[in-house]
Amino acid sequence: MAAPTEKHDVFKAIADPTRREVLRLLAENERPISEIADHFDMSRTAVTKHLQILTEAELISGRKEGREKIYQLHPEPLTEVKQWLSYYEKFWGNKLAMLKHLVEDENY
Amino acid sequence: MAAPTEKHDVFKAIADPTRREVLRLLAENERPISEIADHFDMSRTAVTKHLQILTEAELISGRKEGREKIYQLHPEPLTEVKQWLSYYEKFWGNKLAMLKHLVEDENY
DNA sequence: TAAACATACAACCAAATGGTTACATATTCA
DNA sequence: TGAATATGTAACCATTTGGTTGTATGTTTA
Repeated sequence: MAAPTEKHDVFKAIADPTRREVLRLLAENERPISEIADHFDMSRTAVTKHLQILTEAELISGRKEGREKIYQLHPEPLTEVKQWLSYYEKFWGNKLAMLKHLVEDENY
Repeated sequence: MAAPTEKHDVFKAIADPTRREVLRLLAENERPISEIADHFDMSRTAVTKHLQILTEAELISGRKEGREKIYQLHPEPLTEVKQWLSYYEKFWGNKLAMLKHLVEDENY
């Protein structure tokens, strides 16, 4: 079988600048939706949709607390991006990465 | 003034799996369009559009050679992604990154 | 309990995305 | 030169994306 087709992959999730800004905000602090929305020049509904996409990519999660919904960061899925990037590091003169590839990659 | 709004930023460019696969192919070798297109189950025209987007992100460039157009990889713009990612490395237990942030980041 | 607050959700919309087919043009080769 | 090859490009299409407004629901708080 093929890979278990992720509903929203992390590459798509981080493609949008608004969503990257949300991640930055949540890296500082967990926050309720309204506080996140205050940082943007768009409706709370629009922000909520971005939060859903980030949630599907498992980059954030929200818990209900009273009438608020508090979102927090889960940076782990970003390792997928990091791994993908590491393949290209050998091309741009990062000596540590080159060494890593020298050791690990037969074809290098 | 704001930043000089890039026509196609690198995050959008790498968001699509087809385009990531193109980058991988060109990491192995420079190739003409038709050879790239052969790797995909879609029309040459569709592949050409992906090549345009990657070109606008300056991740690849093409030169005309006879009747062929040869594309090659330019991985440099990926450093922008790498830099963006590095901010989150302090969260996932990479000791080198943590050290880096300890040294560089006052608020850490 | 009534008002204010925080969120949820449905319905709608314009533009972007990712693909197609058809046809035109430039280059090479027999 | 004529056919085959490689690419360019226009026109079109369905779906996704990123946003909106309006209304409903649950939770504090005065």
